[in-house]
Amino acid sequence: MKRLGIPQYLDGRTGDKTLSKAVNRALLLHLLREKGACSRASLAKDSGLNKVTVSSQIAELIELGIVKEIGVGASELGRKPIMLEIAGEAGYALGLSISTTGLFVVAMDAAGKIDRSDFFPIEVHTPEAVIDAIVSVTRNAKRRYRQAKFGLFGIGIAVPGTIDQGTRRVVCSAKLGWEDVPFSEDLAKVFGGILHVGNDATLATIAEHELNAPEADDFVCLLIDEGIGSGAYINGAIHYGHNGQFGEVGHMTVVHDGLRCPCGNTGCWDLYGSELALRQALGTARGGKIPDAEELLTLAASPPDWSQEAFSNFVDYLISGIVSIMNAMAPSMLVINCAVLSASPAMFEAVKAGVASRALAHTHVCEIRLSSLGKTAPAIGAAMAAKDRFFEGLIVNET
Amino acid sequence: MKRLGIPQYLDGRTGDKTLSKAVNRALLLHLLREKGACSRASLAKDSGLNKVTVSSQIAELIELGIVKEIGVGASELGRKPIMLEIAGEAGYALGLSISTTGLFVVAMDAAGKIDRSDFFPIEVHTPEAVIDAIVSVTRNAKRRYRQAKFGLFGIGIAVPGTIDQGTRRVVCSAKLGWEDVPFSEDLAKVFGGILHVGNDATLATIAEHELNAPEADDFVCLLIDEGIGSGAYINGAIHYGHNGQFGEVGHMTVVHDGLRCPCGNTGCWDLYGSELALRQALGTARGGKIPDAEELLTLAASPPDWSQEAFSNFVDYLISGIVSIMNAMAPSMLVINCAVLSASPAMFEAVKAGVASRALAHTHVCEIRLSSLGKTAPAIGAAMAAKDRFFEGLIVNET
DNA sequence: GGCAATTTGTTTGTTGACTTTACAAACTAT
DNA sequence: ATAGTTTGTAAAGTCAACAAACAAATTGCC
Repeated sequence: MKRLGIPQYLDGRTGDKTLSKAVNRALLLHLLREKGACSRASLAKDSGLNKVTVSSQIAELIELGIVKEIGVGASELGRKPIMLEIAGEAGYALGLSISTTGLFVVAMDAAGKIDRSDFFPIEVHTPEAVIDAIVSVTRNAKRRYRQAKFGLFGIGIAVPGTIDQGTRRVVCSAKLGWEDVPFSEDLAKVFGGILHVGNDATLATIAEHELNAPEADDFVCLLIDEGIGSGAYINGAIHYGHNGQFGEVGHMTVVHDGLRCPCGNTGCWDLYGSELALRQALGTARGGKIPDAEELLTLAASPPDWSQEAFSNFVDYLISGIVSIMNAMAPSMLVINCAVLSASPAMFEAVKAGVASRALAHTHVCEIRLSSLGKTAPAIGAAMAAKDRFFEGLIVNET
Repeated sequence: MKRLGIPQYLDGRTGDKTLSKAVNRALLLHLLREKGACSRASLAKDSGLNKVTVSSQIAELIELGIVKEIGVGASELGRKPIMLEIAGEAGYALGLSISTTGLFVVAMDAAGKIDRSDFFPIEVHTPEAVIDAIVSVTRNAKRRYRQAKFGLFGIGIAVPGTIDQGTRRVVCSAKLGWEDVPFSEDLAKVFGGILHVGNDATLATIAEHELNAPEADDFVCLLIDEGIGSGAYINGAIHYGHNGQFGEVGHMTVVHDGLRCPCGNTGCWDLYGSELALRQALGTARGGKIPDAEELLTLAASPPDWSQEAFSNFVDYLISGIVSIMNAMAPSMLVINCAVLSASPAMFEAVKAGVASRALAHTHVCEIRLSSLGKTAPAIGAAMAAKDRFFEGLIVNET
């Protein structure tokens, strides 16, 4: 297993006793979360810490209620170990993802197990309507989990737009038609716990990273639906960028002097490689109705003759953009969350082959995978982000 | 001043006493390097450490020879402080930058002051010839600085290509025509100190960051000469990328179905926005000789009519690529090292204006500057990188 | 000049988290 | 039953940071 670096949330501290303790606690919680059930002895071996240190830290974590003993385990020889585990039932996080059609909601326990997963349609997506829906969902969850030690300890919200992590306002969401919405301020009034608001692609990246390659230090995730967004782990940490605006790869120029984009630029990737662009191209190709998201997948699965060119162009533009990202950022793994590619293995293979032939040589070490999470990725990532914050709190605040 | 995060080279350690000490030493050396002369008391105030802790650490650093007392300073009231400073003369680093025409060499003392700066022309640039030249330069420097406590403690080498930071081999340099050269292995035989080999754009980025905006956490530097390379500080740390191949922005696709690039891709930015591309375009425009690097600058400074279109296209392609980088990476500052733009303030202004009008809204907070270092940036950055490694050694090894 | 106030830097002793050493408990194999 | 092994705890030791007290040096005011 990859050795944990000293986490960023411990930055800006001096080297005193509390730092030692926090670093070691972070290390132990990391191992417990990654490995699942394990004993004090194996934690000591894997962490490099002394047995005694592990025992005393674990005693405190059990006292806190976040770790529990789950009985004795097996052993080849000698005394049987007392197995430990994160106490999932200690508390719960909610992950929400806002789209134009509704709210994806995921409830996750402290151990990362998904407890439930829902979709709530909403008619209008004004900030008020969305906040109302979120408040109602939150209230229900708070009630449902009130018996847990930490109850509903946090909410993560995935927004298709840019969020200033300082003020936590939604700076802009073209998809929802929002501009400078003091989203979390309103929510903080009704929910006192952890509130993490983030870009949907960034949060989806957290989920894909956790499930696909938690050990990959340089990891990029592409979210291709109406537009194209991305997120990245860099040097082992999720990256928000200046003002939380990292990852608007949909507005990279891929066609010089190309179509005019509402963003102000011309020839943006969004206008050629997104599902929206593809649907429009398909509509033009058959000289009729633009297919909706559902029909799109049917067409992708077995493309009729008239659609071949549109699909093939789509693949071409995807390759262009992906090659740009690979060459510029040199990730060790790239995960693509795209319903069309998931529906058509042939198209995904074409993308992989195209990228392999056109990207710089190092590509042979950059694996490209399809997401297995689909539309729920941002909500799952949002819950994970809230959960991560919760554990940070256990490390930073509880000495 | 920005508070130092816990440095990455301390990752992978457990929280014991040595970590505390290392963190505090890193903090103190950081302050001493950034602030210049200062007293124990002011270090205590700025670091948040106890006076006693500062005094004992400083005593060890003075014992090591890397810090010195430089006499008493001024004070408004009370006892006058004993001023401290990094002992520059304690040791020296050499920074070298390999180009097709020769070797830029910079000698830098431990405090970061440039002691000398030279250029050694070389006729051929085979690995053997270059290594010979480097060995000779190194030998001289070693002799020159032999009286210093740490002598010539390190060398940094900037290579126009990709370097695997694990094996430290030059994976590929298109410009030099090198492939898989075990460069540092050969050098390590004749020089036992710190040997840092890196990509030229990455190392130039270190120099530009240090001198332009050391406090910028998200910083991108573009190096535009024969090709286009880049480097970036992300989350406050220079980023090498998987296999050290981050930053090949010259091979982002900016023209769909564009010119075929030797790299395997088509429509690469390199083929449209580099100085080489510009010189070729100028040659075509006047239907005659391709201008050399020197003439290029004369033309840029006062462009004749026949050259206008070529220059204007060049600016256009630069804008395209820069907008892509800004939107994808969201840096808070971008420095451009490009002789043509330095020669023509008007063109630079046109680039800035174009980017401002085409990049996403957050751009108003991303300042764009021209490099003040020019061709020596990679060599200076190489020396800085070696020097940084030296200080890391003082922190990690000397308990 | 003498004394209070202030700032710098050191001396002395305390604290706390980790480590080492020793040991008890529990288990397997012979 | 006994030896050997592994797990986990208890007691004692270590070390770097911290806190309090103090010495040294300087300014300002009477």
